Amino acid sequence: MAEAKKAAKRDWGGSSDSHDHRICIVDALDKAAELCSQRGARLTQIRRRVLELIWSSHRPIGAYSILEVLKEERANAAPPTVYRAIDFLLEQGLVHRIQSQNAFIGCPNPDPGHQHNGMFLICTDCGNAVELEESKIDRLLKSSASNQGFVIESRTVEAAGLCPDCQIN
Amino acid sequence: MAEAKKAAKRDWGGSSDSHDHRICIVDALDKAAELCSQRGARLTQIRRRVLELIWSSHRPIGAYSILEVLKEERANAAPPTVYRAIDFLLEQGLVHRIQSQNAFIGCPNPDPGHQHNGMFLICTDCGNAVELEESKIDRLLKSSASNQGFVIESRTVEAAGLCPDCQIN
DNA sequence: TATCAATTGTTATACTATAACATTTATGGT
DNA sequence: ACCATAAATGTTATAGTATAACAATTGATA
Repeated sequence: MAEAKKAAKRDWGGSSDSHDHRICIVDALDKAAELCSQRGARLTQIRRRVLELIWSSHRPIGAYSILEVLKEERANAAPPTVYRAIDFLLEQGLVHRIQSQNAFIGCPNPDPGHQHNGMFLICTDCGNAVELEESKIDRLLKSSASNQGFVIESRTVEAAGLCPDCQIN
Repeated sequence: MAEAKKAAKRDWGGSSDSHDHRICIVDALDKAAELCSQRGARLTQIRRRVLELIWSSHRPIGAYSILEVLKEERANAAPPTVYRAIDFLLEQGLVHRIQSQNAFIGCPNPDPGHQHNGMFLICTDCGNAVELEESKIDRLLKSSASNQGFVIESRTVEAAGLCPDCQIN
């Protein structure tokens, strides 16, 4: 029954058994293709592949981890190969940088603001991260800054802790 | 009248002419000494000096900038020298790490929670950073996470934008 | 003062990111 | 189709951030 515990895990970050992550990936790639097409931005093979690798899990992934995989497919992949792709994906709002980990994660909702800054809950145990959509926090932060005469242009919110799955175990 | 503009600057982050930053430094060092003494933690010469260098401005400072200065005083200062001191200061809640800059800044209010996580407004122009005290945002973030079953243990909030001084110029 | 733990010294190296210039590939105008 | 141009990628080197591992020293305590 060693599998029972695993199977009992809820589908939080998306790594659990109860969700077919391939669908996440396909959805993300489709959406990305559509957005880039609309914008006249070129989602090249490399960029698309890097996006796919970033979406390969719900855990933030580092540039050099991406590079490791990419190297098996393109002998001449090098750091700039990856970082350029990431820069493009960041510009298009297709991925987010997780500052606290020097890593990257796919944006599940890239359309709306384009270039919105994410807010993340990151599990210290399983590593999964989910993006919060809390305009209230944003507004509060903005007004709070405004009280000091400060105008916010971008922001980073990253919370570390335990996801529901990992609280159980 | 080149000085007029400078003098007109408000005292936002603390780098402006209208505040004697030496007082910030002395206050911070005094408070640190007291806290460490209470806790039985040893604020050694190196640690104290690193804290002083971090407090030398209201801009986050990088480990290697600290090292540069430290080297002039201790020929054998090396990266571990600085990082160990920083680790200690972080543990004691005397400084914060600014994730978006791989840099460090003094905590102006180290007593209360000890190890509280800061929220910062960072000016993209002058580089000054101030710490927000907004328990409302914290509560909102906690409850927002709680809605997803997530328990927050620590968090990072960093907002970039323009401080009042730099909006004028 | 002998002992043990904490701190610092020292060397080496891992990890993250970008600079700079060469080459190739895609695109639009003719 | 062909060329000129810009965009993307290849390639090499290096800058910047952080830690591992072990030795030597210092400080607290019995």
